[in-house]
Amino acid sequence: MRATQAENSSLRQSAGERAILEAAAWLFSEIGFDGVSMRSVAEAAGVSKANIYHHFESKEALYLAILHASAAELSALVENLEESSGRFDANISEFSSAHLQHLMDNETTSRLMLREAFSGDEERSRMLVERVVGGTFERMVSIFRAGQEAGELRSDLDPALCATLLMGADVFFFQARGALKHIPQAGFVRRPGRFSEQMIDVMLNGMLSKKQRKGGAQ
Amino acid sequence: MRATQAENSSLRQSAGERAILEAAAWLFSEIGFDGVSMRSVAEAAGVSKANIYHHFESKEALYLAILHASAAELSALVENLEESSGRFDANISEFSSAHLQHLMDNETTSRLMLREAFSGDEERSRMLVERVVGGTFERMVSIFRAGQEAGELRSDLDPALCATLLMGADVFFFQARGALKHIPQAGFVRRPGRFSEQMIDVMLNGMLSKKQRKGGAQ
DNA sequence: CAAAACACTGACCGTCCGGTCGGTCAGTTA
DNA sequence: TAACTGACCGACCGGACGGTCAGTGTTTTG
Repeated sequence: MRATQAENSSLRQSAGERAILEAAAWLFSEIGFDGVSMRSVAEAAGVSKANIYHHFESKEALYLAILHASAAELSALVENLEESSGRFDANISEFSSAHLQHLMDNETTSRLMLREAFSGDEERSRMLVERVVGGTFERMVSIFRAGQEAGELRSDLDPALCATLLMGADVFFFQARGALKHIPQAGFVRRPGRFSEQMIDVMLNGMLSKKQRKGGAQ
Repeated sequence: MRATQAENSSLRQSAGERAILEAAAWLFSEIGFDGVSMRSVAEAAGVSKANIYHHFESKEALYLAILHASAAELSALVENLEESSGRFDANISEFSSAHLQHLMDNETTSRLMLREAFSGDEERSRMLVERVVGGTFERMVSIFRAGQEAGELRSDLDPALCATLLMGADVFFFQARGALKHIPQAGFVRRPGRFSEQMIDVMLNGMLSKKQRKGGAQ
């Protein structure tokens, strides 16, 4: 009588459950955990409130189910970004632009994860980092470290710091673009590709060791 | 009988009102608008709930009062950062490290403003940007533009994009440091000064025109 | 020194919240 | 056909929410 299994994401789920998950994911990412009521989820999903409790034990459980699904989705998408065989700077460049593209293409998921990582409590952010972001970050760092050993990356820089700068720039652009578009001079917000291009140019130009620099114009 | 004036921040305010503002600022920055109840504010401030409504028309008005106070505080602090007369790169460097320092020193205010700017609705983020961040950002951009005209900044870069990168790196570090400290390799989170230093090094190294570069080690 | 103005409170209101309960109904299984 | 199961619903619960109000002291002021 009570919902027991749940979160068996791959197992068949009823149309109602799918509708609930979809509606809730959107609402949570848009308004946040506190701001979303189970009534609003039910209404948006076109089901009764009681039906949600048939599928999920609590509001918390529903949120967690969505979080786990999002995390799995995210890390699956990131899986494809490594194992590039090109030059160091080309790898970095490719990763970074794909990373931003991914953020933009999966707005709901990304927003949810960022909300959780930045404003959640200690335990949740730790779990999130260890389960999802951590792997990506470590791969990124090892790419940087390899580049450093090959003499392409400046030896005086912290590889983890470099990775943070690169991924952070994407993340900041993603979450700040709504606010930035109210600033007249910041016309670049409407062209993420152009931002990504110039950002990577600046970063690589600043990070690569002297002999490796292609050096932007001028 | 009804609260009317309010938000006359400089005029004398009762001990109760001050306690309310202080408690509410902390709670809002920590838990967010939805998560904070007027009862919790009253309890934290050591006053009755009704007393809050004596000083502020509504929860919304209380939030706005804190937001305005924070905004004023922020822009006052930023006011001192401009008008430097040194070299272009020294100005940028000084501004950026002071900016991060300011974020860290005013955690409550900063968190509140970021929350508002990033996850608030259209209208609020616009108001915030126009009233507070906009000015700082424009000053930053004009510094960059001047540097560009003087031939110190690469001419192929968008000045506003450069400003975004620099300020964004600080902001990202500020809000991500809680999550980053769960990543073993990211030991730099515990030394903001070191982060700031290397970040500015990379940025300037990537942004300055060739002849201007001092070039980090190696 | 009275009166107006202000700071403040406890009790209360209607509403919405997360969650529960008894029950219906369509679809399997035996 | 009878027993059972899972999807689903309307009505309801206690409690917390934002907000109100009549009233009590305290301070300022004409």
